[in-house]
Amino acid sequence: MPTPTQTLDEEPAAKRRRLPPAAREEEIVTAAVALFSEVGFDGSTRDVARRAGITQPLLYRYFPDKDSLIEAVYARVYLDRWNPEWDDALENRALSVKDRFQAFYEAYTETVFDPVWLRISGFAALRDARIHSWYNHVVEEMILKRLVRERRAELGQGDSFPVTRAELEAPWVLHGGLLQYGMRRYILGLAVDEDTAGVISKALDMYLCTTAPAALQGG
Amino acid sequence: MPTPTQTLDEEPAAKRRRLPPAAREEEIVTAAVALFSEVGFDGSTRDVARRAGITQPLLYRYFPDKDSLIEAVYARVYLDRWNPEWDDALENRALSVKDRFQAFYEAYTETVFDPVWLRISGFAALRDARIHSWYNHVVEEMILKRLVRERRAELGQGDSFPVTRAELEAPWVLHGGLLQYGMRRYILGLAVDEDTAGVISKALDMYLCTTAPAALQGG
DNA sequence: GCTGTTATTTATCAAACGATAAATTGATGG
DNA sequence: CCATCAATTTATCGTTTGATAAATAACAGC
Repeated sequence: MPTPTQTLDEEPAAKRRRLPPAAREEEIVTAAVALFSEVGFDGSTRDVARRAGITQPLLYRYFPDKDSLIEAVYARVYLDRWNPEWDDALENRALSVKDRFQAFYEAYTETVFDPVWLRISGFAALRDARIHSWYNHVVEEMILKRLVRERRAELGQGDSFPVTRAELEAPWVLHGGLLQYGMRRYILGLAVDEDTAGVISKALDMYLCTTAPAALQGG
Repeated sequence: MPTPTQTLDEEPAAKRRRLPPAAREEEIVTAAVALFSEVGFDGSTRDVARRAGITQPLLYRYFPDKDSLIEAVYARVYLDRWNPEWDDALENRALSVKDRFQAFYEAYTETVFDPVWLRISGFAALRDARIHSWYNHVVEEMILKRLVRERRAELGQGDSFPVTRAELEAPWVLHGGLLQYGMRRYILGLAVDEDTAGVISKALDMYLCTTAPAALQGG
């Protein structure tokens, strides 16, 4: 059918609605997260505003410049993703290391295997090494060092002396490999084994196997 | 000291030099690779031209638009990085799977652990899933399926029946983990175990250990 | 219902962007 | 030395960008 009234794809100027500053700010950040996760941090402030249903200059009442908005996006994406319940579960020695970290990684990947999080993290790592370095530090302290220590304890090797860089590389390979599994699946949309729990289990087994005392390593 | 002659940080209009089109095109792509690896594919054509030592409109004599330039950057970065000698070495059954893939990954990482390659690949994956999917397919066919098959052969399990998706996940975790080791080291500049060969060795051991027949898996 | 506060919009700027047209200059062959 | 061709530059266009100033309108308290 022929276009009747020349809509011009502009919304009908949606009645102006007044919000408390805190709520408006949240809406803006939400819009920015969505846009930047799609096109990267070069997405325009006008597109952010359009998604938030406001005009572009209003954005500058809440953030002095674009960089502050990006900083707010970092905060939204990176902070408060850690569930405090995980801390106890990871160190509950009533369960095996395998069972504990299996449960943890199933929960953790459910949080982190999200196209928005994965893409924003990717863009952030390339744009601003500082923020991603900080995140990697958190991963090391909260997950990987614990894995090494708990495994030591399980093998009766004592868990008090400090974890070395070399000891962290195996856990890092697994953690990084799992993250890339998420990217292959949720960013690239590739055909992968869809059994996430199974992939986690295999990854953990690989680590536990080579740390086992007298394993026939290297076959 | 006071600035004497107001340099204005513009180069002194560097005498115009005429190049055969093929050579000029190469210089432009080289400049584009360098710029885009730093700031992403939103880097401006003016900055590309500046790095290539030419004016911006000249760029449009060699590439009809910016997208074609980006396509040329993809080609430069992704193609011709595979060394044909690797093919034979990977399937030389006179050596153990461990030795073969250890040697291969040491050579492969030397090619791929390059800030320019790592960053361009990162930007490309986020910008254009299509190109990165293609690259992942190459990795699967040229490296990971071979690893699975050669390991099967080494264990006397036969190597002719097709490799399943599930079988590929463990190699993928290791491969992805190694790539992320490169990113932590060369993009983020983090403190890592600098013994690349050692990290590769550990990663391979983890795979070989869990594929070993009666290993005491899971400790 | 009036008034004051402020959240929001309209109008606008200067700079940077991708891209095009026309003028210029270096090289080559006669 | 001159003419031709094409590689390169100058000049420029229309759009989009981040950001600012001034005008408008929604809501709260009286």
